[in-house]
Amino acid sequence: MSEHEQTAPALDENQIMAERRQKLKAIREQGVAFPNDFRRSHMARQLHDAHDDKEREQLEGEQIEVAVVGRMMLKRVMGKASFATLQDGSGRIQIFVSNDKTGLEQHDQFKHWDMGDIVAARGTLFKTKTGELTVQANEVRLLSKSIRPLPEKFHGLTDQEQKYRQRYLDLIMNEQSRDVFTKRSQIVQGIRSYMVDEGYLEVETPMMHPIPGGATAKPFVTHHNALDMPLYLRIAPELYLKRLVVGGLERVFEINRNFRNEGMSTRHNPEFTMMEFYEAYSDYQRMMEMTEGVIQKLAKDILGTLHIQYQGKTVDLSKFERLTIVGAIKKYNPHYSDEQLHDRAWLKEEIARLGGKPVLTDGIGGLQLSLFEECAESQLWNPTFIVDYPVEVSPLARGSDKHAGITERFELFVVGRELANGYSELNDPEDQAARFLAQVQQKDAGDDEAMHYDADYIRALEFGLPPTGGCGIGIDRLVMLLTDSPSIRDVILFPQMRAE
RNA sequence: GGGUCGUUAGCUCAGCUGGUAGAGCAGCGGACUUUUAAUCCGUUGGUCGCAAGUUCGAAUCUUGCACGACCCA
Repeated sequence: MSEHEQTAPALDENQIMAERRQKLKAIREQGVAFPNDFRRSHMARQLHDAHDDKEREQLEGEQIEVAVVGRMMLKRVMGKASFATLQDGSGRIQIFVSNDKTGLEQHDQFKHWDMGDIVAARGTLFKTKTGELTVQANEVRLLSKSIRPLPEKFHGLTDQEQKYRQRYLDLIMNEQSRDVFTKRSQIVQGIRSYMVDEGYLEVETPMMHPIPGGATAKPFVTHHNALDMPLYLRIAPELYLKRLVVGGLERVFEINRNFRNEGMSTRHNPEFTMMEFYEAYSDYQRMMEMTEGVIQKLAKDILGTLHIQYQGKTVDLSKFERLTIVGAIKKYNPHYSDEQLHDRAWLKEEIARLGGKPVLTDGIGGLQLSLFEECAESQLWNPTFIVDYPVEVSPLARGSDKHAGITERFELFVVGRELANGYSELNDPEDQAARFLAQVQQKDAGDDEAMHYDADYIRALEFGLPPTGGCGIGIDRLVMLLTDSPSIRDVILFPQMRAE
């Protein structure tokens, strides 16, 4: 506990809770209220998989003894016998409790147990008249008394805020929610195995940075007492991962949290998960191939198809289109002429007309990018790599050998959202130093998202960074895409919320 | 930051042109030995988000605030 002692929470007791506390008190007086000596023999899913297709008579002949546990989600008491539905980590199984088998006393106790209680049952499998696999209990036990009532059994938990704030309730009540987070785990596992198969090494770099870097974003600041210095929660791991490539770890990746002190929306959470990966002796073309490859592998392995559904529309992951910024603008806005798209004054006017942010950079490429964001980005539904990013918004990317002012950089867009960002890395230490200085000038001019000058990173580059390709993939947004979730909060177990 | 909608019992929701609070589920008591959101009878439970205003009287009308959802920036 901190030195600021937490005040006792306001008592939000109600009649139901008072009654349940009374029941718990009675249980305590009878013995161990929260026993931990019951061991299950099977999960619900195992039993269904093994016995659902058996006939009643067959099951009766086999006399299969099982021990099951779970949270009581439904209860139907009929005098001398009762049914209840237990939910465990794999699914649900029905139990049948009767005076005949458990005796009058246990059944009477059972009748007073509540929805949400954690219950154990030991008995024989049978099938009811309607063919539902059920455990006929010889013994039932209460393992954990639930004090707070669960949401209403039919409608469940529908309040979005409560789903986010009390995720455990969402997980108890909503199978779809359990499914999303199961898939999230599978996605992360799938990415790991893909990267390892490609010869990448998983690493962990600092979450607390003395100089925030690797992206243009506002950081969270904290303070280290012993060192008496400010530290920044990282906005990106990029500069550390490239230090590792300097060190000879030629293929590295990291899946971890980034923190950005910015607004929140259905696409932004202050902390979010990114995978970044770097490969020496490769370039942005290879990074696009890797990005395409890993996303396709995940869709095939986890969803079984490359034609997935997102918010009622199909997304075709079988081919990833490639367009330049200008090419994308013209594809969705054929009425713009080449002259207009290379006219600074016209571009500024058009961006303002479309309601874009005031443009900070004055370069033609930066203006084109702003126009792209206003008039094309949201229309990129099927996966599209946008290439040819201007150097002034890409301070860490290698310049193109062919076109001045353009970098070897791409961003991937799917369902109108940015999903990945990669480039051939800038490995010229003098060029990088100059770019940092330009960023510092922008920062001095009032752009608080501009980068700092990172002298240690320049020192690392001066030892020689091999030609390298690098890429970051937003894991939360990828999970949104693959689980058909409309909000980033639906794929983060505990999304950031205003204090209650 | 702007707009729209919302906040009523533990949960899901009604509540009209202002007249002092309702249902279903959950709970409690009773009936019921194959139920499936079990059913049937009875019953407890409310600072109507918070504050101010209008009014004889506000869940209802007005204003402000808080929180949330969605859309926009």
